Amino acid sequence: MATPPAETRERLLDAAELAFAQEGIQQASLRTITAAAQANLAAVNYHFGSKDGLIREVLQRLVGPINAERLQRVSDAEAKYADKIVPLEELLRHFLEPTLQMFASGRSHIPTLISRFHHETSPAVAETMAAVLEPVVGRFLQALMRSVPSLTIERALLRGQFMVGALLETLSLNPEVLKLMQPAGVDSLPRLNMLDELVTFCAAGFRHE
Amino acid sequence: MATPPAETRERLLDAAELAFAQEGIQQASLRTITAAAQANLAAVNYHFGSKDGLIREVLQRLVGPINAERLQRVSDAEAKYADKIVPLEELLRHFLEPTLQMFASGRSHIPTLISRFHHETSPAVAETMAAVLEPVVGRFLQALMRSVPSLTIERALLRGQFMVGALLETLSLNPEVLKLMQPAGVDSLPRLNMLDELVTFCAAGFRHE
DNA sequence: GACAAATTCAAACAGTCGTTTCATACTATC
DNA sequence: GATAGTATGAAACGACTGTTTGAATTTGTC
Repeated sequence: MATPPAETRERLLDAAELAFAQEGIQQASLRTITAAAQANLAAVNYHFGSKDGLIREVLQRLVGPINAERLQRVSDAEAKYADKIVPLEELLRHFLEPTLQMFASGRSHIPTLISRFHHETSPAVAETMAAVLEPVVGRFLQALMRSVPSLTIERALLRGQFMVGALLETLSLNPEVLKLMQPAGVDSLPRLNMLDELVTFCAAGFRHE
Repeated sequence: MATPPAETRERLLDAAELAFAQEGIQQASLRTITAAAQANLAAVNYHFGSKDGLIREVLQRLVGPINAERLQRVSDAEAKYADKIVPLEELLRHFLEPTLQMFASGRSHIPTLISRFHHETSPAVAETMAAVLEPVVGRFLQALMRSVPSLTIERALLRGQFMVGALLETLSLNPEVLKLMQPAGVDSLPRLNMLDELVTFCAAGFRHE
């Protein structure tokens, strides 16, 4: 009774999350994962059907809540500003912060894993990723063009890609570089700085011309 | 006599370049590569010692000339402006263009491969990459702080990372997104647009505050 | 406690991987 | 033309991969 059947599933997801981040999604073996989860090798195929099934589940469990929060924040902001426009900086913050919060989540491997998922080209990941991101991209694009009326749709799309690239590069940043950003000693502050830096950099880029 | 011993080496490098881009650096197998190069399976170990040796050689052959051109361009620009400062936009262009030129190189897989090398975390790639990039980063950082005097070293480093991220995201851009950027029909023009877009976006970000 | 469903387990399957071996072919130099 | 050095060839090695099997065990229900 202490361990309902769902527990093995979640131990597997946790172990896979860590192994994917440390070794790479394709490189991490089921034997490594199941050993870390203290589960049997066959458990992955039993619970998720295949390794791809496990990958998809890890991906959705990770980015699902992040994107849900993004959508919620945009809706709240648009409601708050009624029929006035949402300031660009605030809009960007609602897109970037849910991801950057992962730095302070206590699970320090998460930012790396998010970056890995974004750059993974295998069909299992790419298709799931596209499906999960599609509504968020659409929502933010139209909000963006309201916040910066001079923006054409092509430019909004392209600069959105630039912003995502800058964000992902931040997620996979070398810890040494990260150390540069904090007064030393504190460990949760630099992320806020990172968010501000990213917002001002991108906002300036979005507004140009 | 028609085929000196160096030819197999280069066929292997070419085949590896393509396979690494298409399938991933770790995922591409030596059997796939040697078959495409019409060489024997053992040829890789004979010419490069190991798969890691092949990877390192492909990496250096690819990014070596790019970074050499970057350094040359900065030197030329600084000579041209004598003791005056190099305009920020021009400086960024000297950093970005050598990479973006790969879109027009006729080898359409190269941008993807550059992106893969940047995000690869295996020691063989990460160490070689760091060694190759180090002089370029140092050179551009100090030039950057001359072009934008208000910039602190931490900000210059961080915003440099943002720019690299935006560049890499552009390199791995979905062809569908790329199609949005051109009037249709032409195939070499959109890259120039991409360069201009990237330069203005980043220049605005670098200058802010 | 008996029954049925869900879960775990050890073991093996078939396949792929990078690497090595050693024999064969080529290519220069004398 | 024999010889040394370079390159290619077919084949096998051992180690790993994801997946499957079928029996053993645990779990929830009556």
